[in-house]
Amino acid sequence: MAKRKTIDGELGEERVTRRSTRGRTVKEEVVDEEMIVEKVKAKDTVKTKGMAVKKSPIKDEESESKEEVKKTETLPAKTNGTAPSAPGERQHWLLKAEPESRLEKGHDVKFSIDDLAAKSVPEPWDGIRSYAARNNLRAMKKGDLAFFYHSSCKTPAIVGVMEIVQEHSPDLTAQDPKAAYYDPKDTDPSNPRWSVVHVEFREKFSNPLTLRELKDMQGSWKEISEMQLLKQSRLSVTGVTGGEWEFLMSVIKKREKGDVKEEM
DNA sequence: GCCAACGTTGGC
DNA sequence: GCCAACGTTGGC
Repeated sequence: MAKRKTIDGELGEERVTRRSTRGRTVKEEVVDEEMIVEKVKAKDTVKTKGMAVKKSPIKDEESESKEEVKKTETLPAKTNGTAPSAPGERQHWLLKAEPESRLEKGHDVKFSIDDLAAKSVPEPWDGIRSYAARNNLRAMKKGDLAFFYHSSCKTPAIVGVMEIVQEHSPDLTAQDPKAAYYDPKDTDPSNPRWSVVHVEFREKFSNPLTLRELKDMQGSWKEISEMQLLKQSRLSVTGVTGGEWEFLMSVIKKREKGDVKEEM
């Protein structure tokens, strides 16, 4: 995911960006893992951005380290679906990004499914600044699948699928004062507060499943009556249970086929 | 630890 | 632009 519009810009480097909660992404340099590792260790800068759920400035660090760690920090966001936990099984998620341009500290955080599809290297999903969302990022395993959801736009909808190709690593964009989602509280080098996971595009649906449709189906289909997305509308990174994933994919595929909309 | 005020997200 | 949901802050 990533990024925004950078698509044209620099190519050589590739920058990546990501998204975040609400928005989406920003760009940054592309980094590969090695770079990431290095950055993580050494420096601090990344410049990119991310947004995401931002949260607020949290309390101070100490608190963060302590209490926060306890409570918020550790639990995967609520209940929902996080993923199946059976060993070896893939977990499923839903990540939101904003497909329409919006400036955050001077950076356009736009990041759509098409932006992700255009990437040639794993995209860091950065900018997440909500503990519940970040905890979900940290619970992701390589190989997990996630719905790409367009938010804060004309037609909020699940528009495609991506795969988690690299588990969490520090989101150093939080430490870059110029980044869209800079977090002044994230100052302890030994304990980066925010995380990213790297994702790769897998598919774009010809017929997106809109939020409106999801809500309409929610009442009559028990399979999705408890979806975290629908119960915690502000969370930008939510869990999707195996049953929810299977149900939604079947609905999506069915409509793709003949484009029959089954309105459930 | 409770809770009111306040800020943000995100759909509409 | 409005507003509901929800998280954080900070007084007590």
